[in-house]
Amino acid sequence: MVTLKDLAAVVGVSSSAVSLVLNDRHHGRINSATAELIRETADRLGYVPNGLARSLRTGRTHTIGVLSDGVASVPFAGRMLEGVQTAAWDADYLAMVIDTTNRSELMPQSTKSLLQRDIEAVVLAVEYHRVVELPEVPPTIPVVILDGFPDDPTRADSVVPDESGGAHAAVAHLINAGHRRIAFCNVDDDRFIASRLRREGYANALDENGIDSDPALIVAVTDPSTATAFPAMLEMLSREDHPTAVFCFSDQIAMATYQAAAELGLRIPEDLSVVGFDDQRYIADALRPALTTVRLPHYAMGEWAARRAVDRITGKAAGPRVSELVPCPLIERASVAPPSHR
Amino acid sequence: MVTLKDLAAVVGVSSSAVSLVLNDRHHGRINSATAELIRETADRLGYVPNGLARSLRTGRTHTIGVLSDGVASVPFAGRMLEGVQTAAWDADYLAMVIDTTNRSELMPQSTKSLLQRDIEAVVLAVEYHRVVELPEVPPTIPVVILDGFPDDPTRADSVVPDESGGAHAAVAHLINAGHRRIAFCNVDDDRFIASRLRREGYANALDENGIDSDPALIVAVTDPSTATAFPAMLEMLSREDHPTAVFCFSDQIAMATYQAAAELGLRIPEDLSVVGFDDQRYIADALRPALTTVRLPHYAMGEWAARRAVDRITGKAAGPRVSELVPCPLIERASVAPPSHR
DNA sequence: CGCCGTGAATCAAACGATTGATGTTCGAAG
DNA sequence: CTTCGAACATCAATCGTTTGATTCACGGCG
Repeated sequence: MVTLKDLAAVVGVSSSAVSLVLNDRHHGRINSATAELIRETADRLGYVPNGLARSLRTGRTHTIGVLSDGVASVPFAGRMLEGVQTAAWDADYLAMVIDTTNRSELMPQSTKSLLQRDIEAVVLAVEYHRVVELPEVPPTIPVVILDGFPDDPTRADSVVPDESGGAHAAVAHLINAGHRRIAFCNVDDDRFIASRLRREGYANALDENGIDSDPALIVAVTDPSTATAFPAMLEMLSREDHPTAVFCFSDQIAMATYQAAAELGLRIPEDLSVVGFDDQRYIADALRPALTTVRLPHYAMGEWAARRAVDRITGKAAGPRVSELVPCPLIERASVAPPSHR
Repeated sequence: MVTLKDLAAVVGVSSSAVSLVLNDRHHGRINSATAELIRETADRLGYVPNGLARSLRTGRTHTIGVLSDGVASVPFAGRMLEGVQTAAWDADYLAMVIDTTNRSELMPQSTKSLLQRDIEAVVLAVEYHRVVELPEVPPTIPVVILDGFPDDPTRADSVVPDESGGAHAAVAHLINAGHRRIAFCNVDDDRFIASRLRREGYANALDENGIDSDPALIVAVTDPSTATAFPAMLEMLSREDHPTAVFCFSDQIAMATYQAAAELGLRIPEDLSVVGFDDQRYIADALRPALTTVRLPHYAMGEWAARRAVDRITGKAAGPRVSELVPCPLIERASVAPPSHR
């Protein structure tokens, strides 16, 4: 590896000169002919500055640490990290991610590991919208929570999806299509903040349109998987007065709804309209008919988190911590139609 | 941040002493009482060594760089990175990943960015089994390709799934169940090495069991998505003498097969057995019946790559580059049954 | 008494960059 | 003939560790 000193020796100038030129801070200090020579030689020899040394000196690493707890294991989460990475990159930072899936006990060590590498901020990415404990970092380094809330909101920014708004849009869409009897298949687990919020959105949409909420149309399953939801949906759809539309907590539950409908000979969307939530690639548009659903804006949230982190670093964002709500757009595909006449 | 010097000042010894003690290299050099005092003070003050300075001095960063080209965007790829991360972590290394999804033109820059941070090896993770160009790194730093082949096999280790073996196992499983007319829905794109290899496995299994391969039972679609495969499968299954089983290039194609079967009133597995490939979570076990499929061992490959990288660093692995073949296990679920009597 | 070995601790030189302070030289202004 | 200010370049300290070389005191031994 060729160093600044080597380079200086070759050109026949001091290393200061080289440093100044290569950082473009030489104006009025180094002759522009010399400067040109230095630059030429630098890339002739393939000089790459040693980041360690530079960072040691300047105290800036241009790196933000990403702690991800189980994110890598959930399929769409990659999008979140992608968002973080590209936004960081565009701001001339590098995102360094450590994933502690299935080993949350390593979180403190991972944090230390990042700290040792002198990251300038940390983004804590969570696998689903919930409240999280803040990582142990010195108060000087900014923290932003991605897809979750900090237990102490005064110490970190955070970004979460607008679950309630998304649910509202979904249900309003069904109502606009003419539906009145709209079921909601929710998940019954208070770890999911989303569970409460989406229910809120559902209720509000009905309310605003003067539709009475019918408790019989709300079912809650223990987890958002297809297998768990199937029997529940089968039961609901086999009732005499089954709903004409169902709004599902997740795309996986929507898939279960498709299966139950098929089992009962109900056609989608003619006999039953379905809206999901998540917009999971490889499910939402693989189903037949393709699923109308609400997108969880993972990529956008990732971007926000990274941008926020660097804005805190640079001081461009100051003041009290905030919690950002990112909209969840409705993605219209083919699973919604007006209700058929009974 | 408290430094070594601060710490030394507090204890009243030289920084050398502190360094020696904290690195446990002080035996016979520093009094054990002093040593104890140093250790106590260190964690009383919450001393964390500065990794930059240390690395600068020692020349070791204990970091391996991971370049991932579009990996974050494919759903199961997280597993691959997870494997890399945990294996690296267990070997006391940290994996630093940069993803260049949709921006492969940034690859050289990303590489440089890693190099600047003094990574000790690079793992290049690829989104699907193919031949890749090696990243531009000095010959002293080891490279391993994850889920792909290097264009120059003398310069990098690599690890790929045993596609052919997996396909063989799938088809043999169907044959054992009693099937003779087994279709294969492949993908027709030579970018996919897997396409050729899985076909090989399919052919071999038939061959070994004395079954003549029937060209009419092989169909190739342009991409491995559900929507693309659906019409093809519909066509094949609506033929008079349709196959009793189908082996699919991907779980998504298997999903299309389910849809086509449903359309035609064929029950799975009674009327038609199906085996997929990939073992995509949220598809394979969400389908009804759950899909028997071949698992792409992403996690295991990731682990291998990381272990190999650190073995090259430490010199534990020497000699010529190798290409590792990781087995693809058959995951039996519920989509295979003996053929019904015609 | 001088020599030597050893335990305990420190010195000081790196590692590779950045940067404020400091020199030169030269020509022009006073 | 000073004095001054550009223009060009270098000096040397510094960031926080690590580590081979060195110092020093002390006790034992011949």
